[in-house]
Amino acid sequence: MNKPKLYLGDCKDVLKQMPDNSVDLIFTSPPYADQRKTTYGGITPDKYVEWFLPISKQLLRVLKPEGTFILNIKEKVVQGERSTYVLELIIEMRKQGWLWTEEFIWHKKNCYPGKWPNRFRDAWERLLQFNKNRNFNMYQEAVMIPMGDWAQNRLRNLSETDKIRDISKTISGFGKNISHWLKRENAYPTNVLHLATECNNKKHSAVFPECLPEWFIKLFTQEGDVVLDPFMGSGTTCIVTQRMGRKSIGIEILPEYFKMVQESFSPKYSVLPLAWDIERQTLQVTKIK
Amino acid sequence: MNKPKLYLGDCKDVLKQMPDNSVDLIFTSPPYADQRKTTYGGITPDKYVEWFLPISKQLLRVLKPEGTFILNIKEKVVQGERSTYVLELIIEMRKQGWLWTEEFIWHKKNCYPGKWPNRFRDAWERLLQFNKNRNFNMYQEAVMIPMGDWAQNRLRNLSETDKIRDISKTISGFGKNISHWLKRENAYPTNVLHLATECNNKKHSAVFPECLPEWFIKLFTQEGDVVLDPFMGSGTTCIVTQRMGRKSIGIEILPEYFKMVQESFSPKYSVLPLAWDIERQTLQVTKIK
DNA sequence: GTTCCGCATGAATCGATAG
DNA sequence: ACTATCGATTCATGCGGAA
Repeated sequence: MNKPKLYLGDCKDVLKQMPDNSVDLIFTSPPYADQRKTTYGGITPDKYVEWFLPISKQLLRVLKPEGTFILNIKEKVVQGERSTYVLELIIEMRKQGWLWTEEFIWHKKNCYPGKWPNRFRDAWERLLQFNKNRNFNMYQEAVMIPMGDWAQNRLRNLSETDKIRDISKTISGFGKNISHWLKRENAYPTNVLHLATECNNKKHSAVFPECLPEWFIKLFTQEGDVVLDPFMGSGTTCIVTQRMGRKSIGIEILPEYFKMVQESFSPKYSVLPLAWDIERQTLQVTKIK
Repeated sequence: MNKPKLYLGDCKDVLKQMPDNSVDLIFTSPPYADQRKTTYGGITPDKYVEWFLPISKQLLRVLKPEGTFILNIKEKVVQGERSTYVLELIIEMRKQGWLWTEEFIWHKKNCYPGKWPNRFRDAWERLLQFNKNRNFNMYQEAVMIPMGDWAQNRLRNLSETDKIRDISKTISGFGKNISHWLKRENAYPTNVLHLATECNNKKHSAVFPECLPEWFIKLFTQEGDVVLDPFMGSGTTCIVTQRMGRKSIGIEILPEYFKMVQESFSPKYSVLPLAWDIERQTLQVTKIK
């Protein structure tokens, strides 16, 4: 089994050590802009683009021509307004040479609760797709889920869902015929992903669920390809990458996080054998059949 | 019953005839770039911002200080890339004085079918919320939805008689858990809207379903308030507005669309002749002076 | 083994309070 | 005045213990 390459340091510096055109997929969720100036590593919204551009320049260099860069990000509210630094970042990255190919939406089914007089809960994040070339590797069939478990579960619940339709209509005015779109739901994915913030493992709280990098790794890489996460954090991307038989490179600036990820990959902790996952996948395939 | 005010002409010009601070909600879906080429001089993506800014300037003027502007838009793919004109528009509108308060996502559950080698189906559109003021009118209770937990897991087990029985249990001191969820039947929605592209519309295939303007009209206006659609098109916003007891103003540049909307209102509302509108515009110009 | 219930827990946001 | 900190608000989800 491959071992992940883990680097401790500022990714802006570490990336410079990496060769050109060597990475198939970059999947990362950088620290979002923060208002608190005293926080370690906190980047204020007005400095965000300036801070990120040198990094994205290196990412552009190390990415293979057919590779893809997926950037998970969401601007926060500052004084009642959404910050525009993400919009500015997209525009500036294009000037750097990136192609802004697509914007996926991650619909967070269980977003953070709260109530405010002028705002609803924020239930989505951006997954910005950047490429070097118009022709990039994309393995669509890997994520085209056939009508199996998932769809059957939805249909099984249909009658129950239908029962509440009338009540929903009365209360909210949202009462359209739910069965209509449930029946028409097909298995081809769109650019909207519906995931709860936690999917499988509730070991330690990650920024995003494992399903999220898993989906993009399936879509944009094959076995043996190289996946880079320059903001490794708790290592979700690396762990998923390794489990999926891809080669993982992770960079993390905070020693606490770095050591944690390192230990999770050390022999005594790697209780999660690859065979288990393969067996599980096989079982799932059998189920669908 | 109120009559909708329908204007035939370029909204950039027509809007100039309207008084300041007179509209509670602007809800519109302007022609996207590269569409309706013969209209508005054929807007290409690189000219889009330049074209829209004079219009948004007028919209800023006619909107009440506590009003809201909802802009339904989505950038098209041009040569394999998402165009950036929407991003640039947001940034430029802020310079005009607009506050970019929020970005809602319209998740199109039954989006246009198709398959491409390097792209999935586009299943979402932006609903950009702009305001003049940090304090704007918002009637959140009008759009509350049944709580997921309550609707999907609890209610199905209870018939109406069961509910009553359990309530009496509560009163007598037993079923504490029941009273718990009865109090929490409704939840506030998020900034992700799940609507099919067709809801109730029978005849004309509109750009958006009636549910879409309906939701925002409920959220940002009360009965008797004024709703403006400067790009009326087939008139979905106007029709919904009138039905909901709000006052509708619609502007359309294409005579075919204008007449179509006019006719849809004709037996019930006896649409005013164009001459009346022109005369009224003149009067309003005098007023502004 | 199921199913059900209670409970902790979030890439949140606002408004009030304190320095 | 301006900025950092804190409490209140809120709800989908997963986990653990109980029936």
